[in-house]
Amino acid sequence: MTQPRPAGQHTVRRHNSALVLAAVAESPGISRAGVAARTGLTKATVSSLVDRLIGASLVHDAGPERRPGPGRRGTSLSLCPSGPHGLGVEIGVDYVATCLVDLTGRTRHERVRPAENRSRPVPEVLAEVAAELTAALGEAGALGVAVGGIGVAVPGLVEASTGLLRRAPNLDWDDVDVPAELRDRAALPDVEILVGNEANFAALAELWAGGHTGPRDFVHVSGEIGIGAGIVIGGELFDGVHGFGGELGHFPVTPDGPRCTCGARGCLERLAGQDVILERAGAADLGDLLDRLVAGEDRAAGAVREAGRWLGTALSAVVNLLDVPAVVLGGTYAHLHPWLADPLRAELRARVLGGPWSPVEVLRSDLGTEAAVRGAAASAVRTILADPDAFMASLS
Amino acid sequence: MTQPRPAGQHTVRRHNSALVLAAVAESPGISRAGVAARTGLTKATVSSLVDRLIGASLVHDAGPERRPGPGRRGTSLSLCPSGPHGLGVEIGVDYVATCLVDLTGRTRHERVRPAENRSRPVPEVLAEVAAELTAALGEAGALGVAVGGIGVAVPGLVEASTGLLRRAPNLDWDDVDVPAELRDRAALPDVEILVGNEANFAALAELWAGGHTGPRDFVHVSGEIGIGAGIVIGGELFDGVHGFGGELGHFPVTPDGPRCTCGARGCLERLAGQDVILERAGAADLGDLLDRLVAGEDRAAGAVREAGRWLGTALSAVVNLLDVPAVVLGGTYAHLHPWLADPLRAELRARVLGGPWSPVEVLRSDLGTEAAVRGAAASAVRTILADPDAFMASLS
DNA sequence: TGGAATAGTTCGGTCACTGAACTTATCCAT
DNA sequence: ATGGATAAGTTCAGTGACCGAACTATTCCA
Repeated sequence: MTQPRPAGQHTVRRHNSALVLAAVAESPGISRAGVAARTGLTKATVSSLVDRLIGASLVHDAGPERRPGPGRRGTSLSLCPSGPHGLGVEIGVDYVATCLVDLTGRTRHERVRPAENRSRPVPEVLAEVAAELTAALGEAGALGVAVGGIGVAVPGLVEASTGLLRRAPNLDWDDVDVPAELRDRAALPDVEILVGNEANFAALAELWAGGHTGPRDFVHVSGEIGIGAGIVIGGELFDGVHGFGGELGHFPVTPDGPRCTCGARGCLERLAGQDVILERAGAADLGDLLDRLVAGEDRAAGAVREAGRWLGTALSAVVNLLDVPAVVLGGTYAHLHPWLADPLRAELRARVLGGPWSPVEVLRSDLGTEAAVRGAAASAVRTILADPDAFMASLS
Repeated sequence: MTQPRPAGQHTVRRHNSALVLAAVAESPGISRAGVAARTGLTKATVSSLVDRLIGASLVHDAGPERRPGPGRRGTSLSLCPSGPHGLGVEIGVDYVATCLVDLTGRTRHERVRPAENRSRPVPEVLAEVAAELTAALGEAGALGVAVGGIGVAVPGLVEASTGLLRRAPNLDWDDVDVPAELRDRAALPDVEILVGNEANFAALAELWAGGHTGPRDFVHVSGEIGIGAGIVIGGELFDGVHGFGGELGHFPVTPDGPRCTCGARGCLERLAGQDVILERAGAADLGDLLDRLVAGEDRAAGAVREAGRWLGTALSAVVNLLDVPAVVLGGTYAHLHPWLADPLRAELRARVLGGPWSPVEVLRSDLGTEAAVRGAAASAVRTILADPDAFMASLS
């Protein structure tokens, strides 16, 4: 049970600072008066809070706004482009990616280095990841910006309470304390290090992509080596009690299906995973598969349709359970969307109980494979945006 | 998106009032000084807040506490037994139940009236429910207590945003605004009326039963006419975006199973529901089945084992998705627990990925069929406990 | 019987928000 | 050009809620 905390005036300021910052983030170019109207705070309070945020270089005052009509012009406020940046790292199975984003979520730097991380000694891989981190920190120095937080995406189960990477099947890692190991190997600034599942970070990247217009409740499914899912509800990641939530790859979709590496039978991964689709379609790789689909090859289309049905079966259960109104296809599935969406939708229509009152949308992600790193980096800055007072306190 | 609200001093008081009340609720007989130590607030603040809570008859001052050692004795604080009560109503398929609970959750009055509500005219049923409500209100009057909130449990999908009962399959009701209809037919006090799914309320009752010792994260599964599930995470009900969450009965557990009333195939309800178990076991009713199980009849044990395996398959997916550490069996399943738990556990062990680090517990609910009404009534008082300032404001 | 320990109250101080008055800046009609 | 209307932003006294320290009240025990 989380320790309940007493509230005081500082709590109020904390809350309102975040409120003001969120208003600025959601409508860049807004004036202090606009923020006051949006948040319900008085102009006096907003002025005071904005001044503090500007002092911490979280908000930027871009001079008078342009607006028709009478009256004095307000000053345009926006998130400070030179404010603290978020640094993301992804330890993939065959690559290490780093990425630097500013407060608005814009990518300032990105780098993907191929690396065969699978079943290599853990310290060796971590040393290389640390080197990438150091390089990215140098990049931040060259841009003249501070790093306010670090996010690390890993392909495995991360325990939320401890931050421990419990198990990464495709790396064959067990119980690695990633933040501690990285701190040992690189001179990292004294900022928070978030570790999380790669699929969850990808879902968050999807949430934050394209401003504030997208859905705030969805399941993001990405088919890469395994099948990863990230659940976003109310604009927040839902990852369960330990942080192990969102596992969809081993969803028991048919009891007498093929045996899976996890020991069980009929896991979704064995019926709708990328490898299986390619095999059924007789395609060499994803590019080949897409060519065959475009050419209208029956076998390819059939393979994708079948995967769509299995995926739909699993997702209908997810929707019935969580009552999420949208499914976003990412990774490999994003490419297959045109052929995958219809059978998926059909299955959802047939099985979702709440369907008649709120049909489930099947959307396609525009983000590529960089989704996870970007999500990791963006998570770091979102931590600051969500609680600017904590960040400001850490400055002194 | 919920409108963000500015915080002020009143917000602080609100938060701290709830904090203090929660401390009193969790350790009855605690003194003001104890509350201060527990919450981190100063004695001065606690005194002021407690006085207000006593004024609203939410807290009761039971005189000096008994304790060995030197020093002045504190005064025992506890939730006021004569404070506002919660009134619960359950519109079942073949009964209407009402129940009155005090702030501590203790049942003060309970009544179950058999009624054939299935496919009878909706207004007729509602009129009878309203009559039951009026009777329960009279009971509250006789006890000399006020009703501070009403909870209504229904066997169907309730839309959280509107409070509308969208669809109750076993009643064959569609789009009924239950609170409005009840207000039209009975003289209800001006208090909030919560409408919710019966399985969800049962899960909440389970959460609140037995003090504060039970798990705060679990899936509550009850097998009655259908299969209902309620998900509790972090001590709160998780019911999804629209409130349709927690539907487990139509979990697609095998693609080529028997056809279900919902139109799909292989729904859990058709493989592990009460009717199916009885039929497979060749038992006339639940009592008969239990007799056969106790007698060690193979056919009965086999039927329950099979249901356990199907249930385990579905629940393993739930656990992988939501990462909940416990499954609580309620309703019919509670009675079958001794025979059901082992196959269920085996299935979970085989399929839950996070299992090795946090094995899933399979528990048994001690509550009977009254779980849902009690949960509904308790929800009403919990609303008050969760935000006592709102309740106090409504008094004036 | 007085000292130590603990519970609860009183009261001045601090901090963050509010509301109203005020200053600054812009448009527009005269 | 000029004054009135309009709007943005600032200043400042006022309010409310918590904190801390001093104080009172009660109990045990040597």
